[in-house]
Amino acid sequence: MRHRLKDVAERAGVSVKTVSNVVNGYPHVRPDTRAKVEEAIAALKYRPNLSARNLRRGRTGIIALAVPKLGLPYFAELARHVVDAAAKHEWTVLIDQTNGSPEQERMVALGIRDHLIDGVIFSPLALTAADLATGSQRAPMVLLGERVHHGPADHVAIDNVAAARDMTAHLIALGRRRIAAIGVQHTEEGVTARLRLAGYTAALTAAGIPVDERLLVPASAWHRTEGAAGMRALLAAGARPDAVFCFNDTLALGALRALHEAGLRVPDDVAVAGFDGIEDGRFSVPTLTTIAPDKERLAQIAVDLLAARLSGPDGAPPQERLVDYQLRRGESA
Amino acid sequence: MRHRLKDVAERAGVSVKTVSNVVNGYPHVRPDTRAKVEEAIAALKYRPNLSARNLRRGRTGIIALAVPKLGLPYFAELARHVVDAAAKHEWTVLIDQTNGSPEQERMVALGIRDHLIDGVIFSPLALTAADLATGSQRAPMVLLGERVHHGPADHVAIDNVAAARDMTAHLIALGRRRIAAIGVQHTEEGVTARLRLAGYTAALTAAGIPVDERLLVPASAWHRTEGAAGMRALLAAGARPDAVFCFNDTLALGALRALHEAGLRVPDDVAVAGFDGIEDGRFSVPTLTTIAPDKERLAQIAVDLLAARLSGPDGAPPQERLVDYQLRRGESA
DNA sequence: AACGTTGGATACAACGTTGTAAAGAGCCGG
DNA sequence: CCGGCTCTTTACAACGTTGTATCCAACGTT
Repeated sequence: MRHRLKDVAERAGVSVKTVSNVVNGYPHVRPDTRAKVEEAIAALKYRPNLSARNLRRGRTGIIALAVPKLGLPYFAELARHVVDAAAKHEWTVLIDQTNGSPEQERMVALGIRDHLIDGVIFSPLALTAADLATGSQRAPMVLLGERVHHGPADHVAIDNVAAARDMTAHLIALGRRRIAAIGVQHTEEGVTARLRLAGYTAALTAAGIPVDERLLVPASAWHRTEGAAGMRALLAAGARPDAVFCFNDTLALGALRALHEAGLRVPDDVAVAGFDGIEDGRFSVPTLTTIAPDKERLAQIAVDLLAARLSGPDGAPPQERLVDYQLRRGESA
Repeated sequence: MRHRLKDVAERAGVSVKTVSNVVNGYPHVRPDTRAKVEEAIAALKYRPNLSARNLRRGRTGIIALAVPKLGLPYFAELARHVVDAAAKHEWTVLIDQTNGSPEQERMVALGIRDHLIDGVIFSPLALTAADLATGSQRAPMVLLGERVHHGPADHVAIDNVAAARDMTAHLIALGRRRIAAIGVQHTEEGVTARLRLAGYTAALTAAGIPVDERLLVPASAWHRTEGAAGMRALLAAGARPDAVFCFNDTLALGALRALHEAGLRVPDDVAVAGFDGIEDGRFSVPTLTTIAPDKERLAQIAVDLLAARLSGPDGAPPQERLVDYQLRRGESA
């Protein structure tokens, strides 16, 4: 049987509240009383009932992290950092997989698991600003990734346009001219893709290289399979790229695979660049050249913003923060 | 402001309990009453306070999944399956990273976050049977992975010895004779490593091949770096293996990397085999030959066992379940 | 017409905790 | 030795929900 404050109180011969005071570190407790209570707590192996505490306090100490898929290395790494950052605030992180489905994302935005979580850190794929606006009385939310225009929530991201521009410029500096892009999305939801495409285009234009439509390869889910398929399509169409900028590392790993199958050497025949800086890219053959955001700092800032919302006043205007990134050179470009 | 049952009740002109009945799908509610209540719920955007509900019901609807590291693809994939399986029971999964540290694992075993979770699915790395025995009044627990001898908890795993034997036999069938093993652990905690080594040894012995100590490479954390380092060590020592059985896929990916750097061809010069069946292995160059456990079923069974513990009587004897695996052939062996 | 039975709704108490207000104990200064 | 302090402890009432017991009305049966 589980013990309650009451059981501890009876054993120690004090009131329930005194035990509660000891548990919560209230200073004005006589040393001998405290000792008695602590002895009783230890003897009964008392652990507070968090449901009751949460109800009483109105806070749960749980924050949610909503990501599309944990199996994607980028999000797995991000999750790890968020958990670590949250631990500093003594928060527990509940991880939600949305699978990138608009329906599930909307549920997160509207505050699924209401009252169970104090706040949400949300990395949306398909969510639009309209979706966000509807959830009026939800828990505080911090968005990761691209800015959802005029969204009512705090927001942390890297400068996608600048990063994509940097990477494309790097490929140009290597002497490449027929630079393909894999991961293009023309849907309204593909904000990330649009930003990275914008950076890509900007770099080409700045170098006086025309954008060749045939070098733009769409991909919806940014999985390895799509990276491989996109690469094969490029080769089959005779587009003859001398470099490929993949909009994330997973696509790039797939592209590497397809190039290998086609008997092309990387980077000699085709240079490959990725985006996200996932661990896998350090061990692929060849290792990936990629944009590595400072994920640890990203997580840290997101958690801190949430903390500020939780302790601060209600009406504070949404904040926007940029996090540094690094162009990490591997062997692939 | 957030609304409570009371607010809904007042608006609908019924008692609090009636609203509660509607919310919980209690059948004996007149249709018109139900309609009134539902209108009020919608109008006020009422959401039940889960802390209060949990307190009252004595259950939280949250189960924990404790894994060493989410960044490791095997555990990320596992987590995804557990979340899906838990959703069928309308459970929320809280994921705990232990980082494989004995201290953190012990906390999980003892029931950290007591009263917040209804049960734990636990994939321990370093935990011993003694650690498990101490947590007497903790929430029900299901262990994933190797059997902790005489542990008092349910347990789901694949037959590691058989799987390792199969894989080694496969390498032998390919004509390999100098088969190295990367991932050997001699510590008390390395149960998994011991089982896989046992399978490896058994297959060699069955084929009349002596076990060569110099082909056994230790690795403690089974990361890519260790796989690469282990492979390099083998080559540097002049051990001249014609195949490597890595005790997990991550090690294998590292080994592939090291072989590539050494200018050796896979599988022509050295065949490489892994263990775990992670997604990455399908896209590496070359693709990995690996032991792929049925993770979905593993997760399903673990969740079901937990469900049985939660609804069943207290003293049921610990169950043990084996899950199928598949030797998935890639290009590497 | 009296009866038990069922459907539908309600009041009340309880889950275990903590904030509030207040009471008792001890002390100091006047 | 009284009044006003501080320190320590306490009783009580919440937090929002749901289980139990109960009540009333409508119904069918005898």
